Amino acid sequence: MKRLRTGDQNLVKQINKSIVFNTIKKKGPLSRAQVSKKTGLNKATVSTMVSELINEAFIHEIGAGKSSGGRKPVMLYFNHRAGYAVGIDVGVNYILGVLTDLSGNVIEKTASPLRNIDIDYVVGQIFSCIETLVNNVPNSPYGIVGVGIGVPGQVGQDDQILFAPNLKWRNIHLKQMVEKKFLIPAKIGNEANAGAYGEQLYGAGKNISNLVYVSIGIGIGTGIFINNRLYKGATGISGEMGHFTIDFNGKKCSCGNRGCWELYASESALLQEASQQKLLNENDESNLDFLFREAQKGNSQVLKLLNILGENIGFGLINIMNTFNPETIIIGNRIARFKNWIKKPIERILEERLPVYHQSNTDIRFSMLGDDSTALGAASFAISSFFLNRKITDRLESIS
Amino acid sequence: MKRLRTGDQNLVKQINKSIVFNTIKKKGPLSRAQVSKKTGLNKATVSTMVSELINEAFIHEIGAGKSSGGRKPVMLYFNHRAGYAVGIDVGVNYILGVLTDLSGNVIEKTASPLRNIDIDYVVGQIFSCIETLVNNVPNSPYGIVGVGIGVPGQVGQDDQILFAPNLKWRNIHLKQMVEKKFLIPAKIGNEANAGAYGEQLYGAGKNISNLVYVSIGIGIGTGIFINNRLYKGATGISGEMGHFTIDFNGKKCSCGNRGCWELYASESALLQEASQQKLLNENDESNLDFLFREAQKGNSQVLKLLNILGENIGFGLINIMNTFNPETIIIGNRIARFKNWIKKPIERILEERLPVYHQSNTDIRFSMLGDDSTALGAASFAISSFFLNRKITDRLESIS
DNA sequence: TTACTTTGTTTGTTACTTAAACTAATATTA
DNA sequence: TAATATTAGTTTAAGTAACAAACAAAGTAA
Repeated sequence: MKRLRTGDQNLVKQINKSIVFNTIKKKGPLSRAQVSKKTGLNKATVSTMVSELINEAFIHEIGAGKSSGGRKPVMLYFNHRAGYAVGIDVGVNYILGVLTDLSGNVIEKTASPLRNIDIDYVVGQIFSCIETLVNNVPNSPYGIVGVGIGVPGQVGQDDQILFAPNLKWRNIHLKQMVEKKFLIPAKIGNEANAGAYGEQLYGAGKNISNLVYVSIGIGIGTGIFINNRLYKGATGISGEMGHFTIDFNGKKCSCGNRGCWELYASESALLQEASQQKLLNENDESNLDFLFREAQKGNSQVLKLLNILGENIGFGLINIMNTFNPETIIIGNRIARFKNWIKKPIERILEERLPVYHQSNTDIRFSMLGDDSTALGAASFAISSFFLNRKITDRLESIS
Repeated sequence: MKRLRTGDQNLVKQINKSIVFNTIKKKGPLSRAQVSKKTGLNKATVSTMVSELINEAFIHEIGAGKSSGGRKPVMLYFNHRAGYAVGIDVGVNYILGVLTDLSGNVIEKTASPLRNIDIDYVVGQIFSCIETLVNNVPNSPYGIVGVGIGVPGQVGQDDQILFAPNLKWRNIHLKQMVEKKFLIPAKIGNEANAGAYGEQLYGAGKNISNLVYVSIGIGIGTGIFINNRLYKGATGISGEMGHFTIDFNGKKCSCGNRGCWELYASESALLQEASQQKLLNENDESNLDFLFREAQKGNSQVLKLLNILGENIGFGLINIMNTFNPETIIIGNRIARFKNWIKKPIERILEERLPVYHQSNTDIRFSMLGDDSTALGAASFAISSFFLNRKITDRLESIS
């Protein structure tokens, strides 16, 4: 049973230290006096916490600020080079790896194709990707604080990969493999959850408490932020909204259900339809690029397909809005490239079919981090976990 | 801007007092020593908190317990008669009111039909319902701690009724009306949210952190519990899962969308189909009772209808499971009476269409509180709010 | 009767925030 | 230029609450 956290002096200090740290991290540079005013904490308390944080290398004094009629303030700022993190996006036919500082700035990036989905081969590629990045890390107090990996599949609460349909993996303990090899803490997460995390921290969903990130690639995955927290469901496998039924008498899906949304609104759906209309060469890996170029040229047959795709995406978004009433929905992954052609039909469907759309204030946005959102999110899993272990987390809920 | 809660001694005390109180409330009767062991708090701390709680009349000493080889323990128990709450379920053609103690035990109950849905008339009926119940409250330290009201519509974050389609109400400030008239704190909530609250506290969802309550009546509403907290969405109108598209080319719904789940799986859907098959007398208010009796008699035409209804409910439940991966789904409101005939088809659809690993972990249950769940949940809104104001809430999240 | 247990209270210590007094360093004004 | 006001940050003393340890109270076991 989970040990209950009781209140004591230590907890108070943890809370206040976290408040000071995250205030400077998010709103810095700030002086001690400004932090005191912003947080409501006493100046003395702020001073104590700041000096500890400086000792721990998380905060830097970056010099004097402007006086406003008295002594000059000493400005404080988050030392985002106190450590670095590795984030890996494992796709079905590629691996994308990033090395970031603690603010999520990309320092180094590697991409390599995957020739097959054999577990040993892919793990080998992941290892060499991590190795490359780790070897390039600048000198810093904490070094590599962790590795985060986003995979296209269901990840259980113990970070075990339960099932990754497109990779044909089941029950893979990738976390342990990485930790054993590199002796660095590892985090494994679902690709869409990682993308949601990335967008919420650094991208189109910055500081939005309730959002749904819809990752449209070969299939459709979703990442759900509720009250500033990623919702993972009872056993860690929520957000399989690509498999919700939008036509209960529709086509059969490989998941066993019928009329799943992703059969109508994914990259696969687009390519399949294009193929049936003899628009594509079989077995060409760059089919999506081809459609993109054709769309840019104004190929009316392709534009028609994209229009239908947009409408089909819209049907699912209505369901998401009715279910979650989120502040923002972010559309990400490869399909986001087609923004210019799918945005209008999506909005048209919402206006036609969701009368409260205008009142609901829900914002439909497209990914800001593009192809990096999963890798960045994965890296930030590792960063968050590092701060959580150092007890200066942002997750201490405000208690009213 | 929301004022940030910083850590101080007072917060520590609040946390620990809440822990002591809620431990006794949920697991009592317990001695001071047992509470100390269960919570990890020092014996001295527990003693201090208990004596304050006794002074405030929330805890009682109920006598000596059994010795286990030493001094006899003094057993402590929640004084659930320290105050009372009123809960009201406003239906489309009825009002149900309950008077409960602080543990949700029903002390008094009133039900009356609604002859029309005119706002003034209904508010008048609500007032006289409250008055009846308030006049019957036993003597107690705190008296009536609050009134909770569940309504079939969307309720905003300030407790304003935004839209109740079946009552044809818009922007009603019922909370203020009640508070002005009775000088008692009032809480307004969506009917399905209240039902979810009731079942999670006292019924089929007791102590389950992640659950979805599906209220199937004239329409379908849902209440979502995530991490022991009711999820209300960004503007308070989440959980409109009745308007989830399960057939995007299907029948038009009054909401503007097409193929909404509630067009196939609600009481209305059942009655409409029965009516088309000439099974019912027009304009008979007790049509649902009639179908229930016919089902009991084994009328095969009715059983066929219920079979289809169950399947249609199943389609929507698949969506809920894919979206939320909850521990439990609870089916409530009037349709729950037909449990014996719809349970099998629901389960059959889930088995057919949902991969095994999902299904094995989510429990499909039926309401345990029956017709009272909304009224009881509404009452507990008021009770929770009372405890929140007294700072002995259960909502202080465990911080890892 | 004696030894041992268990319950619950009292006492002194510790760790934390805070207000207030203080030092430091600047701008304003006469 | 010197006096005054203002702002930044530190030090000091006071207060609060949890805790460990010692204690008192009330039982069982032998």
